[in-house]
Amino acid sequence: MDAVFKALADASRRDLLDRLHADNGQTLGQLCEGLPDMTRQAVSKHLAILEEANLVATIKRGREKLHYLNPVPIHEIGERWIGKFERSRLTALSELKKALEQEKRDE
Amino acid sequence: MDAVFKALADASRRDLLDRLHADNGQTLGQLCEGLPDMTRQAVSKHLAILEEANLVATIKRGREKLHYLNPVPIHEIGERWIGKFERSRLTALSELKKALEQEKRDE
DNA sequence: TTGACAGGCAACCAAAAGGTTGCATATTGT
DNA sequence: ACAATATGCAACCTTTTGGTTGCCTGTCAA
Repeated sequence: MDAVFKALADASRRDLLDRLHADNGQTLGQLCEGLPDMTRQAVSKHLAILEEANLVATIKRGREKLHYLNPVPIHEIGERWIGKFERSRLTALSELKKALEQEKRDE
Repeated sequence: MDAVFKALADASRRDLLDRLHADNGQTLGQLCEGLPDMTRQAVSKHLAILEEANLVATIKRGREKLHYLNPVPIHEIGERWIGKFERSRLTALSELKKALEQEKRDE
């Protein structure tokens, strides 16, 4: 879970996921074309991190490696982490508002 | 948005959010008690990062500073980022399965 | 008013992250 | 077979990150 959050912390990696979301099963070379300001090795490292976090699954087809998005860990973030805060979204806001008003009153 | 993902990348910071979720409006000192393996300044830095990312709002009350969880940015992650991948969760999995089977056939 | 308490600021440090270059390996098409 | 293609590996460098220590500021309470 920590690996997933860490993997999502980088904008380039989120971009790679977006790119795979738009067109799944791309090779390293194809993905590099979308990120012209980075060397192939840098992209490769990012993909390795995404793979490590289980956000990307790969298949070797001959000399190329196809990258597939695995949305399950992201889904789990939504389930286990966001849901919990979601539930208290409005509650927390109204509490915050109440606390702020309390502050005003105390001045 | 990038700041939110970066802020969520650290386990200690996620822990702080959990702690505020359990008991909102805590002071720096109170939050430090829950993280005995870290100095007050380290915790303070983490809280500053969370505040920068708008995940925590603070109110100064006398000499102490109360920290309130702001779940809105997390909710936005769910809306703008997870929703998109959520929609394709099963689809992507079945496509991955299909691709894997295709690989088998090509061997 | 003077300690004690809550927190802020700045310099510094080690480790991790992001990136590069250079070379090696495996596969494919001719 | 061989040149081109697709990727992997490793060393290295710079910046960011997470953390520390030391000191300063503001506030409360006796």
